[in-house]
Amino acid sequence: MSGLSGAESELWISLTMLSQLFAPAMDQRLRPLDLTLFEFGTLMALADAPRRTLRIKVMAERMYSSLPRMSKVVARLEERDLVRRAPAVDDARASDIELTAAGRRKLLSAAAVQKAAAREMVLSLLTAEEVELVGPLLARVARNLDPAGPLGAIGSE
Amino acid sequence: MSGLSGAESELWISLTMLSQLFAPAMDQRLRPLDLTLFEFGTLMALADAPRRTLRIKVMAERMYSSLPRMSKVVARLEERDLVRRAPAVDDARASDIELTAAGRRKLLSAAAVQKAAAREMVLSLLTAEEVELVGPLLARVARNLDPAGPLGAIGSE
DNA sequence: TAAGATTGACATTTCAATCTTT
DNA sequence: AAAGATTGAAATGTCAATCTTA
Repeated sequence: MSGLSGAESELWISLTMLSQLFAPAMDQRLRPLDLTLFEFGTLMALADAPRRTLRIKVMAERMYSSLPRMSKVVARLEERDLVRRAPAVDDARASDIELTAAGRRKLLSAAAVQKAAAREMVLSLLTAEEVELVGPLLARVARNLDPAGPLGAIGSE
Repeated sequence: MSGLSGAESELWISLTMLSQLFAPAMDQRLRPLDLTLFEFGTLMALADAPRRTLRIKVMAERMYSSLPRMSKVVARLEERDLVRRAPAVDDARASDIELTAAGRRKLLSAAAVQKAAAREMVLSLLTAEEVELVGPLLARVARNLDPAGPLGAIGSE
């Protein structure tokens, strides 16, 4: 690439490849569960929430997704009884999304798939030292790409 | 996450974030050029090819894409005169896709955008040493996810 | 008028045919 | 029959309204 050193372009190209390959690879592994990586992440966000309940807007932020997209994903998940919609008590405009029991069961299976995938796709390729090294560096890059990360952490505007 | 160490889950989560954030971030930067990251990669693949010409199937492999997807992307690029289709000389089933002069000009602008993006999104966050460190490690992971990588490199079957 | 959320129109991706040539 | 490529139907994502409540 023009103007980038060998290691620089190697890093950039790897990130580009990862951006194309990672999600499809996970989608494929989750396919037997009839779940996409995005849906899985959505269910996880709910599971981590206080009463396993979250506002759509918050879910969208956690998943770096648009509101319309999250709204439609939630609609599909609700049809499959993995989540449940309920009108919010304090704000009649908002609805609270809650993870159902079926959703929790689905999440359990998916978490097992994810754990195996993490080993096979990534962790088995690196030594413990390399993981310690690359983890924080990649986290720094990811935070920088997070719309709420580098600016949102500061707060204003 | 269950069963992963701190650095392990940090790495995994970062990869998940990257898989959601990287392409959209690049798409946004390329938007003034009316080009997606995928289209940009497609044009680059052609530019790197011997006579700036490639078979659709090869283009699909280079971009880790399905054949139907690449076929439709090429159709759109052709409408915009960025590439040109020509029947292959040796095989009447295949058509050769060639980068046009307009495509080369577009690619030049896009390359400048990419270079700036690489700095701002990634490289400016890391020291030269860190880049030397993380580049090869990430390349290893990316190759492992490449359908043609870990198996294709061996060759047979 | 703003905010939370949904809906509709349109573009893109995927998967399963389909068509032509080998 | 198999390979290169395209096409059509169905699913999903995006963007611009729209609707209701604050």
